[in-house]
Amino acid sequence: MAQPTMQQVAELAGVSTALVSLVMRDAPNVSDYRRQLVLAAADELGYRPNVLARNLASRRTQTIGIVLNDLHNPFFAEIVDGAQAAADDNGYRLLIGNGSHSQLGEERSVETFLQFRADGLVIAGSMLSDDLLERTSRTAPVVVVGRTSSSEVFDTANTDDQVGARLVVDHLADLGHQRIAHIDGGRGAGVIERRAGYRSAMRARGLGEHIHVVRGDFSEAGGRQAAQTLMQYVRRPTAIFAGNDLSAVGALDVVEDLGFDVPGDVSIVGYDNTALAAMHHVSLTTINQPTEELGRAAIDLLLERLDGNRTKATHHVAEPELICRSTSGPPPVD
Amino acid sequence: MAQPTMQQVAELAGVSTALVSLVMRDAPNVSDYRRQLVLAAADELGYRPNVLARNLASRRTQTIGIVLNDLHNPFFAEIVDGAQAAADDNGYRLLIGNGSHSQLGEERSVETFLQFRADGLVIAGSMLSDDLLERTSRTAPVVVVGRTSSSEVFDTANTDDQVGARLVVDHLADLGHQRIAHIDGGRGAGVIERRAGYRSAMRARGLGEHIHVVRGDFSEAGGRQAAQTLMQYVRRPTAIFAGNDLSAVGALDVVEDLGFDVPGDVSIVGYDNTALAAMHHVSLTTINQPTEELGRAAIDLLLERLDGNRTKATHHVAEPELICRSTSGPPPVD
DNA sequence: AAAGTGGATTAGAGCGCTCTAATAATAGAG
DNA sequence: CTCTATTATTAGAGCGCTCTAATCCACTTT
Repeated sequence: MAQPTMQQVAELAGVSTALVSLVMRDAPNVSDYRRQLVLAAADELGYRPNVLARNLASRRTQTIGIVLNDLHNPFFAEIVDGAQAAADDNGYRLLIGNGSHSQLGEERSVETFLQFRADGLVIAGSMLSDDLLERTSRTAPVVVVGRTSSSEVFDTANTDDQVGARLVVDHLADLGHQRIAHIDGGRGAGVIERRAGYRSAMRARGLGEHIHVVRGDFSEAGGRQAAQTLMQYVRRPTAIFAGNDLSAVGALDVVEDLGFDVPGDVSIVGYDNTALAAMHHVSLTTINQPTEELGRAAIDLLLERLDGNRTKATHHVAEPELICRSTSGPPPVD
Repeated sequence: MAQPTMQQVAELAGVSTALVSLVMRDAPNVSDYRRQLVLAAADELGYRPNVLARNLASRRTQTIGIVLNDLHNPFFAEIVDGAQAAADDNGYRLLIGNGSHSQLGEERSVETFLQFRADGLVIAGSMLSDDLLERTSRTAPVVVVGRTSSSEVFDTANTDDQVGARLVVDHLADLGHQRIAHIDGGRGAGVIERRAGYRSAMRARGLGEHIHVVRGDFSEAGGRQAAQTLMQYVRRPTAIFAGNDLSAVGALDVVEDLGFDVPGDVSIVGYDNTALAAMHHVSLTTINQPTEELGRAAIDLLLERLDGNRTKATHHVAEPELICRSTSGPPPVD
């Protein structure tokens, strides 16, 4: 299992290790003749550059780590699609860290990437504190996706969650709903903004007295539980604004299970417009976030830092958009 | 952005770098007094061991790479749950590679992990050839999840797909179906076995003449397209066995879209029993694979190799199980 | 023919850590 | 007290690579 080294390749090719190094890095000013010699020798030995050694010496890994809060949430898979494409385009490799839907899991992933000396970090849907993120970005540039921050240290790429939440409330209020409840995302990313947006929009529509927030955690199970709570009230809501699609789907299940019609009795709106929401069977009204764009933007921001073109924090903000499907409608007349 | 080194910690603590090294690795035979000194110094400097250097020297990274064929498929997220737990238990860190649902993407991820000198590789849902996998395992131990193989070189952890396919066919045949079509998974993992299982089970039930396989690719879009084809036949199938849940969901959408009742007109069965299938709204009849167990088993197999306890290939095989939900029923009487 | 030019090649010093072997400190036995 | 056994500490040689500075080698130019 001992792998061939540059030394061996050099010997076989009859050149110096320095030359092998140059060839492996596609450097210019290497004669075609020697280049072929080296490549042939490398191939024959099955040589593979050792990134550990390479980057110990060069202090670059050409690798970006992306930490995903929750692998089960398709939202993050979509972010990765964009990030992967952008990374590929720029000759960077992407490695994914599993946040395990917990703060601890995210911390561990971040730590792993830092120890591996990833050139930069993208942290998607992070539950980590701004403080920790700022400390982290002293070690390597950090871009946070899906969360608003006014940090002057790290960059962000996300949509305006306050606006998104307002779109939801306006949509439901326009339909005639008054008792619009909100299932939030606990300690998740964007929770504070979405909640604030919900609150202020409710007040703006004169529905301040109907503000009602139940705790969720951005998971299906969390949505399920929250809906359970909501639906047993005497004056139960006629509409539920779930913090994300995953919890909306959970809520949907429970509500229908309890014998209510959606949207006849209860309207349900999600957030993220994941593939889940788009499924015909689910057909969830939701808020679209341009995930691919966000993923791409995150990498672009990172590259600007890595190329030394920028040191000031930048916040890329995209527009949320209401996607109206079949889970929202006018409230029941009773 | 220059990070503190062991050297600096050693100087601050007034000891040798060797001692710092010992402390960082929790080695025994270090006096409590010095240990505290070192830890304090490390903390003060914000020192973080450089894995690259550490593992250049020790030839170990304590890291396992797991390559996922498709991040959008919840099946893989569930595999990771098991693998992550097992890795945590054993002091290994897990890094995820994105296969981008393509052979090339998988190859790139594997290459990245090899260059990073991951101690071992788990490859889930791989589209790579046995040959490539065997060559890879000459460099680092490989465990393939979700695919049958009789390789004498690398290990596997999966369920018996032939049996799983037979469960589906038997279930549908028992309900009275004859025209049972199969949407396969293209070049995906387990495709050959599921297809073979489908074929032989059909024949065993005297339904050989009704064998009909349409190509899919284990994605929602693929399932959608395949169903489109199937449903326009004059003698269209009364039951569809989709290669996995994702494609089943796609098929479901199309079939209902075309105005058919599921399962009244057409029964649909998936494979994997992902969270998707379990959703109340979808409630897909499917085949359960014990994903967490598979993820755990993969890591366990890897650790056996890494600890040098085994050199012979082992194939962990779990039992598939039919999960009967609402998308399967007797065929229409006409 | 001497000097200059620029591309091709190489020697060799690190990068930050681990690990072996040697040394120093301490404790217990005689 | 000396001698041995045991524990604690350290020096220093690598690990496999990159990168700077130096060398070498055609060619031109003067």
